[in-house]
Amino acid sequence: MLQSKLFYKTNKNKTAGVDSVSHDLLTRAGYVDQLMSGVYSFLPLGFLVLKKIENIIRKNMQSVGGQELLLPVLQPKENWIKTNRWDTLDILFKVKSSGDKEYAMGPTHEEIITPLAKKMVFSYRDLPFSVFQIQTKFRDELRAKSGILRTREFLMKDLYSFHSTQADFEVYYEKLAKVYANIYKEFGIGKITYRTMASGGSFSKYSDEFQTLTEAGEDIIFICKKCSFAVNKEIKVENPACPKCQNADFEEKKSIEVGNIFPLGTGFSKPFDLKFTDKDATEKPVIMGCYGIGLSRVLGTIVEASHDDKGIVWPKSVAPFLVHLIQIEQNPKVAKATKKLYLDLQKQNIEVLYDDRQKNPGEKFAESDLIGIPYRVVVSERTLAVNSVEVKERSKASVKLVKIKDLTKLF
RNA sequence: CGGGGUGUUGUGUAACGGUAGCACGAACGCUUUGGGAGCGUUUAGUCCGAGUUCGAAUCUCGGCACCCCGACCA
Repeated sequence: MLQSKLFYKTNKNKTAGVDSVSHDLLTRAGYVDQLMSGVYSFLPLGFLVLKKIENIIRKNMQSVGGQELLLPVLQPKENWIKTNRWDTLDILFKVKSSGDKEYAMGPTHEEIITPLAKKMVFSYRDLPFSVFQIQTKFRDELRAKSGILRTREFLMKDLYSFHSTQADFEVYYEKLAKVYANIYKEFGIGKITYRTMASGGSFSKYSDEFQTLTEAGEDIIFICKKCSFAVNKEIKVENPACPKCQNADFEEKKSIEVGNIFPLGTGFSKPFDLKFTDKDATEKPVIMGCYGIGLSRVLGTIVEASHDDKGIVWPKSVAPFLVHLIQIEQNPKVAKATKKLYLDLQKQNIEVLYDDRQKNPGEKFAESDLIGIPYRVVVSERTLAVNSVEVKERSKASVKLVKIKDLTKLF
């Protein structure tokens, strides 16, 4: 990508009146644009990151048999009446058609996937299975906050699993928990993300949240100093001792929820009468689970966890580009060499943003730091004199000269 | 939803009730080219509506928007 053509603008002034780092940096670096409170546009840079996050999640969901599909955002009121959530779920967006018909804007999709499963599931032979989607969700939050960390419209992966027995469900649930841990590891936030015992809301007694430690978070979790088991504050209130090892010595941390998995039991299969005929010829309700990850929130969380005073420091796995190629001088020799390098890198499928603009070096470097691409490769007369380019990793302070022919071995 | 705060060119900010100014950005020209460079010219603003006043960005009332705290939170 030529930076001169990229649809973005950076801003060196701090964003006024916001106190979350990710909101400030993502806005100033040209990743997102706020349309209104709790609603954001993802600009090309931000969208590239979102796609990286999406692909990591997709790959991991497929690894546990999840089949991808796409369910409607616009949903019939009757389904929500059936589960008693039309009037009780305060975050539910309701819209009216030009007639008088009312719809829900999907905040989640149990009300859709369960009746859909009813058309596919008749026998124990049809179970188990799991399906997932990556889609924009709508939740009428009373108070949006912290940039893209808590919004009214956000991208979410939701997977639903269906089982004939509780035992089968439990095995799958644990498998998902492991896959979730792997996903956060791939995002580069594995070490600060804790599987956390939490309340199950309206579905179940307990659920498991995945909480990433950050000051920008709105949750408080307690981590057992003995066994590292983590519980949400709401659980701690009821159980002063660690549910796992009974130790009562905890570390209290602020965190943000980047995923949540729930045992649904028969909470949705019963209202929608989703049942199957078992081996013994009796009809039984299907056991369900659901598993969510907010992609846009993850994006913000990674920035919260990985930045410095100059800007964002993307982990390689989710960076919009791997290499930020910067041409210092405008003379034909340097321009030609840089352009050649740009094309060569692309040929080798290395994602590169090429700063081909006529700007001062200082401005280019400052902007590069703000955008946060993992490798900065600088080409100038000075480096070309020794057939080299200068390479600096965004996460490191040191720079090194690398022969042009050896460059791709670095990545 | 309860409470608090703030709305001034694209962005960040200043202006006692009395000429709306500064920096960045953008545009043009010249210079500059290893950390947001220099000089000159130009561009563009008081959230909306009422009221008080000789006079309102400034005071009052209403509305709208955004931010923060709390509550809520698949």
